[in-house]
Amino acid sequence: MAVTIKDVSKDAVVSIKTVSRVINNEANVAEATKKKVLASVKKLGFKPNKSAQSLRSKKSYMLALLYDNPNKSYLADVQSGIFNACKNTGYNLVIQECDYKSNKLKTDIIKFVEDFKIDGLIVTPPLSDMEDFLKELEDHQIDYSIIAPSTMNPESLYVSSNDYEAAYALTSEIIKHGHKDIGFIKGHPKHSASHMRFNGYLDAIKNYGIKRNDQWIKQGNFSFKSGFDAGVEIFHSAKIPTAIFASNDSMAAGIMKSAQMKGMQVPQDLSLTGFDDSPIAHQIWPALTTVKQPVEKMAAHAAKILIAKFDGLAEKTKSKEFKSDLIVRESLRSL
Amino acid sequence: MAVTIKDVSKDAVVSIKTVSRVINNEANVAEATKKKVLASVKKLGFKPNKSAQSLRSKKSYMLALLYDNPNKSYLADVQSGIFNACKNTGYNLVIQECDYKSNKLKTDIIKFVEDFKIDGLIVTPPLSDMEDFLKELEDHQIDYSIIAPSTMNPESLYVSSNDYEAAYALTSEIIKHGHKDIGFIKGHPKHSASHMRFNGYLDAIKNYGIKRNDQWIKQGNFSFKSGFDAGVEIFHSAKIPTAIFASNDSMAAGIMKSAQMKGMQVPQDLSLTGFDDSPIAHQIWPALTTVKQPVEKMAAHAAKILIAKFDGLAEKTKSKEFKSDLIVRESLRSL
DNA sequence: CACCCCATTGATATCGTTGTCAAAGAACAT
DNA sequence: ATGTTCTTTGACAACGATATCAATGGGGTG
Repeated sequence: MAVTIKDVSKDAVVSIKTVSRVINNEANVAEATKKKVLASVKKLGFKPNKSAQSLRSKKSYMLALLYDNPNKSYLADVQSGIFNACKNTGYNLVIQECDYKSNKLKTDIIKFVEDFKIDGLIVTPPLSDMEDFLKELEDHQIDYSIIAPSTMNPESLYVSSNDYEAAYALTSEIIKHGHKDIGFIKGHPKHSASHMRFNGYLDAIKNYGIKRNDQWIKQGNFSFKSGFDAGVEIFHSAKIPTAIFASNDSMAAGIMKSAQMKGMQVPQDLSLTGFDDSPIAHQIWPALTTVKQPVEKMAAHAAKILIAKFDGLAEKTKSKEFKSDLIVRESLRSL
Repeated sequence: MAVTIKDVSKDAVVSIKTVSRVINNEANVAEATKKKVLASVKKLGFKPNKSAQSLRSKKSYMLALLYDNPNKSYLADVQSGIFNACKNTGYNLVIQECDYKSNKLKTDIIKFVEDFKIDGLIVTPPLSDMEDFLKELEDHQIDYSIIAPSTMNPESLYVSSNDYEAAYALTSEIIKHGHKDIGFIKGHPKHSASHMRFNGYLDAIKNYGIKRNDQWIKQGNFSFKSGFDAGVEIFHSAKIPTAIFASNDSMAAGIMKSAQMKGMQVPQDLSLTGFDDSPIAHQIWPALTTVKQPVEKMAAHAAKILIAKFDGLAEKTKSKEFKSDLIVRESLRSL
C-alpha cells in the first residue's frame, strides 16, 4: 500500500491539513513544523496521490499539446521539450491531434478540455495563427501558451522565434556568396512563419539592391511535393535563378529532387537553402544550408510559462523570443 | 458545475450504486432499470469523473509508451496509432522516453509506473528486445504490450511484423532485377528486427545460389551516419556490389550520400534499397525502394489488446502479426 | 493585567466515484 | 404455506487529497 498523507501526519504528529499545507507550500506554517513534516515525507517516501488531488482541487495536472502539422520531426522535438519541462513538476502531457480546417475544431477542443479537465493547452502552428480559435479559448477561460504566435500579445503566453531576422540573415548570406538571382518558395500561407520568412527575404534583397522577380517566387505549403512542383515550374522559366531559398527543408529537398531530375547538380548549377534544420537537411547530399531553431527549448519554455502561471509564479517566467542559428552546409556555394 | 452520478441517480430515481453498475456494465441489473438510467445519462450528458474513478478504483486510465529510438517518424506513427486506439476508450497516453543502456532503466520505469499508477505499458524496440527488462515488469505485475518482440511468447501481448519474409521478398526482388553482387548493411544489433532482416537476406541469396560476400556485409546501427560510413568502406573494396540492401531508409540515405560523393549515380552505378518507408525514402532522389510496415496499425493494435485485457475482453483481441508491403521505386534498377 | 490580534494548527466536511454488505423481492422447491 | 436460493437494489463507507472554519496560544498594546 502506498504512503498517504495520513501516514505522514501520524509520523510527524501533526494534522493531515498541516501536511497538506507543507507539501503545497502554503503560508503560515511554522518553520519547525515544516521541517518535521518534510522529514517524515522523505522518510516515508510520500508522494501525493494525483487522483485525489485532481478530484478535490478540480485540476487534472495535465497539459495538452495541440497540433495539426505533418512535420513529424518538429512534433517530436516539441514533445520532447515539453516533457523535459514537465519533469518533476507533477504535470503530464497528453497529445491532441486536430484538424485546423474542421469547423468543429473549436467545439471539439473545448469539449476535450472540459471532458478531461485539461489544465492548459500548448498551441502550435497553424493553430497558433487562428485568432478566432484563440479568442474562443479565452472566452472559455482556458489557459494556453503559444508556440510561434502570429501577433505577440503581451497579455498572452507565448514563445516566438526571430524568423524574420533569420530569413534576412540567410538571404544576406546567399547574397554574400555572390548570388543575385535568388528564387523563393513560400511556406504554407496559414502559418505566420511563412510571411515572416518571406518578408525577411524581401527586405534583404531590397537592401542589397536586388530586384524582386516574381517568376522565381512560388507558393508552397511546406510539403516536399509542393517544393518539387515549385522547382519544376521554376526550371521551366526562361532564366533560372542561381540560388533558391525554400521556406523549409522538405521543400528544399523537393526542389533538389526536381533539379536532379533535370540533370542539374546542387550546388554546382544551383545553390539551395532550407529552413528548420530537420533531419532531412543533412540526410541528403549535398547537405542543406538552413536555419536551426531551438525548437525543443522553445517548447520547454512554452510549457514552463504555462506551469508557472498555474503555480502563481508568473512573474518569474515570461514569454520570450528565441534566436535561430544559421547553419551553412554544402548546398550553398560561392559564385 | 458538471453532472455527477448523483444527479443521474436522482433523475432516474435509483441509487447511485445502480447508476455506477449501469455505466460500468456490471451484471445483475434489470433491463428496465438499465434503460431508464441510460436515458438519464444521455439526457443530462453525464460523463464519469476520471479523477474520482481513478481514486476509488486505483487505476489511472493511462497507458505509457516507452521508447528509446531516435527515429522520430517511427515514434510519431506509433503515437498516432495508439491515440486512435485510445479514442473513446477512456484511456489516455503518456510518453516516456528512456535510455535502454542505463542501468537504472528497470528501477526508473518501475518507479514511473508506480508513481503515476500507469495501467499498462506499450514497449517498442529496442526495449522490446530486452528479456530481463520484460521479466522485471512481469515480476512487478505490470501489464504491457510489445511492438516487435524478439520472441513471440504466446502468453504475452504483442504485435509483430514479418520482417524476415519482407527482407526475403525484397532480396528476391533485387535478384530478379538481375543483381548478383548484393551488399547488406545490418541494423542495430540490439534490435531483433535487424537479425530478422539479415536472415531474410541471407536465406534469399542462398536460395538463389548466390554466395555470401562478407566484404559487402557491414554492421550499421540504423543511423544515417552508420550507413554513410558503411558506404565509404564498401566503396573502398576492390570490387563494388551492384546493389546494396540497407536495413533501414536512413542508412540507405547515408549510403546514397557516400555514393554520390564518390561520383557514383544511383541507380545507374548502384541500386539501393531501404526498409521502413520513412519520409526520407521519397524525399531523396532517386526515391528508395523499400518495405512499408503498417506501423500505425500495429501500434493501434498493441494498444487495443492491452485495453482489451483491462476490460476483460482478452478473448476478442489477440496478439497478431502484420504484413509489410514491398514498395519499388527508382533506386532499384534492372541490370 | 486584561485585551485583542494574528500566526499556527487541527477536526471535519467534501470532491465523485466504486466496494461492501445487507435487505427486499422474485422464483422455485418442498 | 414455508423455506431456500438467486436476482436486484440501495445505504453507507472508503479512496486520499484539499477547503472551511474554529480553536489555540504567543505577542503586542493600552
